Amino acid sequence: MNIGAAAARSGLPAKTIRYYEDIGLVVPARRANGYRDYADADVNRLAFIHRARDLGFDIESCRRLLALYSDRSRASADVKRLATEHLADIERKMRELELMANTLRHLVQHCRGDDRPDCPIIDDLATGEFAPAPAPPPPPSTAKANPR
Amino acid sequence: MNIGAAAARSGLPAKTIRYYEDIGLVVPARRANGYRDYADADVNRLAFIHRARDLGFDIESCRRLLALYSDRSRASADVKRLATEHLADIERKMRELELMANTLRHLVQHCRGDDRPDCPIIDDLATGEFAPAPAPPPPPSTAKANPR
DNA sequence: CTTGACCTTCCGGTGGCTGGAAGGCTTATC
DNA sequence: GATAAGCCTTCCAGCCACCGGAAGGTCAAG
Repeated sequence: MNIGAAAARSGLPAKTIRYYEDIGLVVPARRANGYRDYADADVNRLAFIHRARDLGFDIESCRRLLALYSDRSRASADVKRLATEHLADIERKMRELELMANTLRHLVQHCRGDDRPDCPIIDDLATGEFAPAPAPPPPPSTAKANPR
Repeated sequence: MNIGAAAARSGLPAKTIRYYEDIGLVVPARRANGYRDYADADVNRLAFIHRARDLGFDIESCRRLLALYSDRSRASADVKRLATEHLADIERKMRELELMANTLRHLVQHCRGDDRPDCPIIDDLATGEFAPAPAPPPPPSTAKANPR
């Protein structure tokens, strides 16, 4: 099967499949004319990688997973360890993103977003500490405070 | 101030500071001997970028934020828009990671992780659909089932 | 005068592709 | 047989945000 067909079946772009050959992940046979010739097993490996990548595994982990995939005497413990470590990585990244998101939400909430320059977001970036929009001063005795 | 001092004050590695000059983010003066000479304002800009990067802004956004930082007639709405878009990006990434994490947790939970090859994680990667570990068959009439 | 701590530029590599150029092969149509 | 379209090939370059290291210049102290 030509690379185009392998691409269609695995869901990967042909470019990516060539790259995977370059780095030795899936190396197909070659025909007399130099064209790559993918067997069904190759396409299975490609689709396997595709799904592993979609789950966020990096190429090195894909390589290990592939090795386990074709090792009929594997211990599922090895697979589980890979997956568990990767899960921990993802959870760490999520916590990092959550910290960023919390700070950003906080800053965005306090920025008036009008045509004036005062901006707690810029202030925070400039000073390293959150500088809130000045709280509207306690209204004078009249109830009609802060007309803006 | 030499680049080493600017690095210490901004918290950025000298290498990174040189890179920021390369891409035109913070371009210091030069002394007669060719050494970079950072003014306080430069260091402020570097620290500003440092914090923006820590919040996950990419370099292009940092460039825009820096422009707004030094634009005294900026509209805070422009800053807020940048931050809001970035926040949305982060939240999108978090959702992606959460999907991965959910799948991985599910798979990991169902993998026995012993020395045998049966593994729902590998099965899922191979077939694209979750293949749970076969539920332990209903125990035979004796109560002493599954001694392992 | 030498040592060591700075500083300079330049080149190459990271991960995981993606785009494009320049050219060969195959198949269909005129 | 010519030609065009649509495959395929290799190779080179670029993306992002740096980091490491080599080769060499500069400066202050002992």
